[in-house]
Amino acid sequence: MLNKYSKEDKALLAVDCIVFGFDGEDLKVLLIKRDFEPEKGKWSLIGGFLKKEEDLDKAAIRVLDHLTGLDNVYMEQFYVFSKVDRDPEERTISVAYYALIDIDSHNNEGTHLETAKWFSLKEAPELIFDYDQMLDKAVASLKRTIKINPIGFELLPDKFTMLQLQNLYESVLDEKLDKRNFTSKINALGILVRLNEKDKSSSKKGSYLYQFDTNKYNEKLKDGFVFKI
Amino acid sequence: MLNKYSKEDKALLAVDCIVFGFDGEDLKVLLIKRDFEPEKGKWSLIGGFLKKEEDLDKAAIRVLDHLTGLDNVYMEQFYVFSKVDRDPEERTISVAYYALIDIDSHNNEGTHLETAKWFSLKEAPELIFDYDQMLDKAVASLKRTIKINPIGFELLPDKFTMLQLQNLYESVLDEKLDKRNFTSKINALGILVRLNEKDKSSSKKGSYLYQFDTNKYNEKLKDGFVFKI
DNA sequence: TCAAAAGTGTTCACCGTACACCCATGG
DNA sequence: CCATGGGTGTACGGTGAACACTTTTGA
Repeated sequence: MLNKYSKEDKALLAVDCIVFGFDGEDLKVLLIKRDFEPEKGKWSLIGGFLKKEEDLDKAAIRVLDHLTGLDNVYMEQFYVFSKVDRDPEERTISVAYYALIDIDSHNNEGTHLETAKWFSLKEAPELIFDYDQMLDKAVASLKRTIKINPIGFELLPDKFTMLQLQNLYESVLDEKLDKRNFTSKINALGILVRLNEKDKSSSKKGSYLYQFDTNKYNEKLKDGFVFKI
Repeated sequence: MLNKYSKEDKALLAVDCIVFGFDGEDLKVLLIKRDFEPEKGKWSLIGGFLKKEEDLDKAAIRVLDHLTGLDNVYMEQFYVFSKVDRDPEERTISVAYYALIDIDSHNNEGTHLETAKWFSLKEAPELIFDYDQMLDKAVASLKRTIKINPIGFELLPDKFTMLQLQNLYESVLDEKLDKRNFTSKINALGILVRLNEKDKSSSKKGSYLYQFDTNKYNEKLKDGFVFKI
């Protein structure tokens, strides 16, 4: 097809997803053994190519679903990687997304998870292409964002304990936090509801379960509320 | 050329630059009358296509230089726009950058500036494609970033007065700030040097000129310093 | 009854904010 | 000498950080 732009160079567009997960203890990343050339058999991020009839957000969702069976996941674009030779096969520009999921709640899905595996951030293997760099950048981006947006709740089950929430923040930020200060800070935000339900799995006393209250949060946003941890 | 990826769809990649400028008074954006089809003659952002042999950062620099003559400019990628029909002519994915420049210092360059024009943000005309949306998103991104990174200095001449700096922040954030608080906050950062030079252009007493001290700033960064206004 | 985790308050230092007067100078 | 913009300090409330003991209950 000839048109006004016909003399311009075209390129392949990839979407690559850094899938972060949390199991109540550690922050992990989902990697996959690549099953096609080049670099077949090596550890890789979850990636695929943009198709004609979809935008990037849709492509990211499709690719993740296709490679892992994961569905209904929070995803956000965070950077574009475009070094000329980043993919040795052909010029490919990659739009990187990170995804956040609660590992335990998604255990049942993930029918394709034989090829994918969760790695603790510190134990992740070396990745192909510029994926190590992408991973670093995604972690940095997550650290920054989780302090000013309530995206952390995407990494937790619907109901969670204060300790789980604190563990999550400690994992992402990679620092210890004080329990009392953390609790009161979170409570002061006024965007969680404490249920009349306890999780007794980890203590005799049991710990209260909390839920993120989307409505309250949106109400507060309208009044100029700024989420900040 | 056939290769492993040969069945994948390709797309055009555009870079579009939102060029912000400051003249000591107002925050402005540089727009251009488009001189090619489609939409020839209408107001547009500064944009062009990515070439085979360059990465996106280089393309952004080239496009800006080519269309405006502006050189040596701070630029940062901030979002990718990929709606399927965002360019009616052909599927085009646009990586958007914003650029920051001090209008007065660059007055001499800009040999091509007959077709480009500075608009105050509030008086900018309607733009083609999804460029209005891009502009909005760039402004939001700038507001967020200028509070936590010293990018504001890119919009000022090498030497500037405290009042110019304050005007800049007021323009970007679109709110009034208190002179005494602003000055002491800035001074407390310890990343400016006050010169033994005064700018007498706007008063009899004259006001001190300041310079951003990159070395001091980098030193402080190493010690975990966080820029915050 | 005791071990193990949950829940809860106070103090203090620092920071952000509100607020108004004197200074220097050219005309 | 005076009009104009430049420069400066203080008081107060609020927020973030450090810090430890009591409660619950299943085993």
